[in-house]
Amino acid sequence: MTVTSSSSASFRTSASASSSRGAPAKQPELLRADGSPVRVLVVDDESSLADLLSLALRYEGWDIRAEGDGAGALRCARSWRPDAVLLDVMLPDMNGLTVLGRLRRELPDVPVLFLTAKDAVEDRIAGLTAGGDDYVTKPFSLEEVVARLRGLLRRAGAAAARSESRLTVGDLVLDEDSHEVWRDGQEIHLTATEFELLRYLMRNPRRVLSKTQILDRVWSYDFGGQANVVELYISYLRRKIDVGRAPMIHTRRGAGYLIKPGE
Amino acid sequence: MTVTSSSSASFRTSASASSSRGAPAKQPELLRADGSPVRVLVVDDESSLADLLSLALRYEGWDIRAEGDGAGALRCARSWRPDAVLLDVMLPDMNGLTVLGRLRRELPDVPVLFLTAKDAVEDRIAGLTAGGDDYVTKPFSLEEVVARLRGLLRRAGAAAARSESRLTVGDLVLDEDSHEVWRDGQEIHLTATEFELLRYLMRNPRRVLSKTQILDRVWSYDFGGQANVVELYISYLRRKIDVGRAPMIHTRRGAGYLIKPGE
DNA sequence: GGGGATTCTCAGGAAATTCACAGAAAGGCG
DNA sequence: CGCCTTTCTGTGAATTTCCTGAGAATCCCC
Repeated sequence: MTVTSSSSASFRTSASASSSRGAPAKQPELLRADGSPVRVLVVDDESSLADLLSLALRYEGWDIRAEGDGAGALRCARSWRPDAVLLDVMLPDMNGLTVLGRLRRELPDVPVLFLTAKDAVEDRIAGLTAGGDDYVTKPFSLEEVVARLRGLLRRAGAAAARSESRLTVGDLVLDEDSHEVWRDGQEIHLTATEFELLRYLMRNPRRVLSKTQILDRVWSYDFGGQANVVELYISYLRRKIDVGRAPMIHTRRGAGYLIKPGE
Repeated sequence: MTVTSSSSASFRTSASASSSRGAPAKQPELLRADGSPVRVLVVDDESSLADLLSLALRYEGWDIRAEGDGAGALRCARSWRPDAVLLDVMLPDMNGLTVLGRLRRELPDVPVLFLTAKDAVEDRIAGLTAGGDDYVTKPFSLEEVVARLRGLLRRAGAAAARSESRLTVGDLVLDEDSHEVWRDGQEIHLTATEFELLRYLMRNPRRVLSKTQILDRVWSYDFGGQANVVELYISYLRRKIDVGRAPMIHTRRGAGYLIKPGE
């Protein structure tokens, strides 16, 4: 089976993914219909950011290409046919919107995740994202970008993959689409940061994650603060999800934290 | 089974490793897909450290090359294509991050283990661990470096190698991902040092390890204390894992300690 | 522009961990 | 069997690591 060129690819999730990089164990991996890894095109002229993104996305088990300008992006889109595009709206050679327009002509059904500066005109972006695209404002956290991209790919892919937006650890359930969280059936309200932290933990159940890893992943790349915000937010999370019940968030002194089903 | 993304090698574990070097007996060895030993590039300008590391890693049965600067590292990466890189972030000729960036361009899927000074953690570089990479702060213990490197190689390698995060000796089980330890199914809490000591013992079952060896391996290289900390920690371990049951940790008077299944 | 929610710093205190010291116990040898 | 050596372990103190309350700064929504 081959992926037909211009029409949308369909993806499937595979728990027994044989794909290379250490995507979080046991989490189903997004694949193209032919079993090859999903292709994501990263377009950003800041090479350090592009590197960071490529690194993180590649680690998800995806096939990544990076381009630094609109012309290159279009060329790559034409020849390589990515399944999703990560597009910085500020490019040196042409307006992000122009790039988008041409991309659309080339890849009508491929979802786009925009990277935009915080103060950018949000209404215009909002209009752009009407068609199933999405956007993330700089500075972002890797967790956020990865999650959005996964969401886009999931929604663009086969319906069969749709049910996979939930993470479950014991009686703790997290829905990545609705951002809802339940413990033992009871809904729990989390702030944005708490949610991302919990998602990261839940995507790596039974694995010790160091405070640095957490900081790198959950906080935005330009965060310059104290490492003990992690402790603080772990503390917040515990109050909300571990109160009374058998605790699921555990401290490994000198190593980090991990989440696992209580008992 | 081949790894899909661009150029990464795939590893397999082999219990019947015929490799010559004195890798720990009976523990499956990480090998490349073609059966040759895993290649690790060590980049550090402090030659004493580089020597120490090279020695220890070679002892794991790996193929090691050392470079003292970024330029050499890049040259070696290009020609020798290592499976992992051990990179000091403080290099004489160029910033560690610059080296990283270029390395990444050369070897997009090869994991990197960073060596960083303790106090440099504060002004951490965002994304240092973003792509599945890891880091170790100086002064480190060899046990720690080896363990992390193994972890990286494991996660970067084939899925088949993924389940190998557990060490087993008799009814004693140690999980390197979750840092959990069980004896006869019952969970045992260990401190960080106890955990490393036990891991070292369990990676060398039925082999006598001298106190000096243990000190060199489990304690950081600048440890200046008394040698009897080893006795002390052996004592701690016994209290936790050998209490009541048939003892697994044995003293060889005048020689050292060894672990083996009870009875 | 006001008020509540959220993020984050700071710092005190609690708790766990590491380690030195020293006496007790055990092993080995003449 | 006695002595010397090596190992074991109790005690306690120094240190490290973690937790959490209080409050400042910021954001966001109405």
